[in-house]
Amino acid sequence: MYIRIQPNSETPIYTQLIYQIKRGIIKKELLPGEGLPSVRSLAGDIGINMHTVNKAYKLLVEEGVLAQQKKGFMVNPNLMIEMNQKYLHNYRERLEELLIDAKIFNLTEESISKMRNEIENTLKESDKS
Amino acid sequence: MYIRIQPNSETPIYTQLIYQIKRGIIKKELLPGEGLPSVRSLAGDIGINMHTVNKAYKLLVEEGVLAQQKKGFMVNPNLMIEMNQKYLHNYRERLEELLIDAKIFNLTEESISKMRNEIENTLKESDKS
Amino acid sequence: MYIRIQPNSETPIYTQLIYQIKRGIIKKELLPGEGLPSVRSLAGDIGINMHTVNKAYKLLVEEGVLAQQKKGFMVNPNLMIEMNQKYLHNYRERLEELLIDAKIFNLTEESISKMRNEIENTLKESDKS
Amino acid sequence: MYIRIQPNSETPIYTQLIYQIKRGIIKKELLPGEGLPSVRSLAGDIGINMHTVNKAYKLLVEEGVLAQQKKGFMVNPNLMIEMNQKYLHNYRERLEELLIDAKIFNLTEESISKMRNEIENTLKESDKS
DNA sequence: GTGGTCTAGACCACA
DNA sequence: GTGGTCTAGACCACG
Repeated sequence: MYIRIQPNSETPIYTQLIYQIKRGIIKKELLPGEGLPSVRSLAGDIGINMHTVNKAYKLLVEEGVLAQQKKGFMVNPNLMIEMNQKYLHNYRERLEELLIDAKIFNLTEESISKMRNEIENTLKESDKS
Repeated sequence: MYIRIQPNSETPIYTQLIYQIKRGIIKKELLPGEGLPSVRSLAGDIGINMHTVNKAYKLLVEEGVLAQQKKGFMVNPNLMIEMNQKYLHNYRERLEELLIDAKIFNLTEESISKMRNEIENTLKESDKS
Repeated sequence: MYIRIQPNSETPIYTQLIYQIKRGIIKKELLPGEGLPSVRSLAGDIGINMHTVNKAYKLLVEEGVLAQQKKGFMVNPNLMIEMNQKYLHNYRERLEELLIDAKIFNLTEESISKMRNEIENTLKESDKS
Repeated sequence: MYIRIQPNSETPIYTQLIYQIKRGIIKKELLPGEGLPSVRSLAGDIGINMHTVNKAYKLLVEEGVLAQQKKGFMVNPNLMIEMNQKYLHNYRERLEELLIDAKIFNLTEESISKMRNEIENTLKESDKS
């Protein structure tokens, strides 16, 4: 599983990491129950600080995406997660902002569908992991 | 036009303000070419810092939603705005994150459609502005 | 409100801090809605690192004891907190360990009651805060 | 005597083991003077690391619960143990934390009594050891 | 080996 | 001014 971080992006590194990991899970490059690289090794590999990786992992545990064992983190084996109330509220707000921007900037249904399809193509299971 | 700010929300106040204004434009409570309240008066009315209002206005000008005149700000009279490249990229990222979260948290198409409809209902033109 | 930290204790500093703050709330030295010192100032006052204070505050927010505003932390104004399931389970385990130790070390009911009373005396509202 | 370890619990394995053994003594499944399984065999039986069992045994010796012989460990034949000063201090702190949490989270006397009774029921002597 | 805790210090976002 | 993010590096607990 490849993880690419853009150090100069506006989105915090730990957020980028969170979505890269979720991405890996969706693409089945990371399977339920599978262990993740240790905070230190991953940090070393992608050239960021250990604490940043740790924060991402911890937040994913809080969301229910990862689970923490005595020894390291793993993908939650029971991936039937539900959003909690707070997260759902947040999701709605983000959706609302997208819809507002679409209207203000006259994005057509088609162009949005196109983007959406392009994105979903990148989320498909790859044959070789 | 009513502007409601939640001071203790996680979303920064200037962001909330930006979307409230966009919202007003979509609902035609603010018309193209119409002037906005002065930074100072708006800040006073809704009880927030002057700099915060200023930041929101400036960013809206950057996006092309507002125009800055000699004296004050107005809604861009030519509301055929296109997103610039940077904003479009940002939009795509936000959409991507929503799609990823939907898949990870097993949101159904239905529940998303429902949310979407509810939101769009709040964006309809109101009879009295 | 006085906060005393024992740097060489086995209990982590942030845990000590958490209980000191809860203590302050119980003794009504900290009232619902009241603001807490900034992470940096408190850290400076008691001679520990900012991040340690921050961790304690964050955990207290998670427990529902504190609330976080745009600007700083405050005691949750609606202090009708309930333990969540996980915390309740943890509480039960801690109680179980105490009961087991009491039996193994032949602590009498009286001596426990005595300790308990002594502790509760230190938790009473003080006249001057 | 059954020992059940939850490898993914938050409480360290050696702590769990300590309380399982104390539990066995209270339930008279382990009698004063009785020998304990060897470090190696117990570790093998419950599938944990040898060092972990050893740590638990050593700590129990320190507390006076177990005694170490030439060959192996046994339950202290003189089970009229008293807590040493350090342990008593620790006990008091743990009690204090429980009392503080009970007040902060509005636990009723009843619910605590209920928990307490449930726990004590699990500590009764069983007919067959 | 793993994560947890703590420190010191930097720069940024927000109001 | 506030907290948020990120870094670098140390020592400890656990298994």
